[in-house]
Amino acid sequence: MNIGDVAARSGLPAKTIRYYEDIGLVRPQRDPNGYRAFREQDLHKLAFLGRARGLGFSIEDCRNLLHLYEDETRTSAEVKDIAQHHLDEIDAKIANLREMRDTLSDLVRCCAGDDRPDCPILESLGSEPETK
Amino acid sequence: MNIGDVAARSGLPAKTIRYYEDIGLVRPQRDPNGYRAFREQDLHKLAFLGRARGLGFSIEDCRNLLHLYEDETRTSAEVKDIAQHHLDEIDAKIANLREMRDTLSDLVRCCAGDDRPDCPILESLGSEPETK
DNA sequence: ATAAGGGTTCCAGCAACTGGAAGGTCAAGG
DNA sequence: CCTTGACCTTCCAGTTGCTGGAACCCTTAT
Repeated sequence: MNIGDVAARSGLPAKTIRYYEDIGLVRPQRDPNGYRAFREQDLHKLAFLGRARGLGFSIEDCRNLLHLYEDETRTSAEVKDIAQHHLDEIDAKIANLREMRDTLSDLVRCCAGDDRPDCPILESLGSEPETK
Repeated sequence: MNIGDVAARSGLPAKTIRYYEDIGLVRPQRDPNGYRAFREQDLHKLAFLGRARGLGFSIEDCRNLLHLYEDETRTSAEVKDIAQHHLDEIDAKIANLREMRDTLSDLVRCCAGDDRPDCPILESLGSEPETK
């Protein structure tokens, strides 16, 4: 399989696949002409990576998850640990974004959005946050 | 005011303030010795930027908001437009993260987290998503 | 004289790609 | 046989918003 096929079948851009090779996540063989030659196994790895990235895992997490995936002697505790940490981070991010959104949607709601210059959004950004 | 004072009073790291000068968000004057000399006005701008960044606005949005803030002929519609776009993006991010979290928390919940190798998390990452 | 605690510049690096340039390879069509 | 087009290759630069560090200057106190 050439990179284009793998890209189509894994859903990852060819650029990304090359990048993953660069950083050592996959090691496709090479044809005599220099083209990357992917086996089913490589495709499977890339699909794994695509799904892990889709769940928001960092590249380093992905690397570790992949190692565990291929390590028969792993424990599910190791995997769960990584996932739990990531879950905590996601929750933190959501909480953070929600706070932004709440503040911001209040401001947007209060803004007339007409052609006058008065704007509660700018007023709020321009002054100390009194309520906290 | 030197940069340290402004950092303390604005809550922004000195590095960040220098960076903001680099990209043209503030233009402090200079003392004869080469030190940046901030006026109250500059501090005010930086505080504005800090709050806008705190709401998650991109630097470019911040730049535009700052221009509008200082432009007497602005319309609140222009401001609201920027804020509304940003709000939409935040909502999209939250939705995205929530989906990740839902999937991930299911997986974490199903994982024993013991010293056996069987792990639904890895199994899920290793196989086609059947539902959906 | 020197030491501490400011300040300055510039360069590199983070994450995870993405775009683009310059060029090699291959199969099909005229 | 040559060309065209669609592949593939490498390498370099840019993205976002800083952050760390090196090497150096300025000021004040001891």
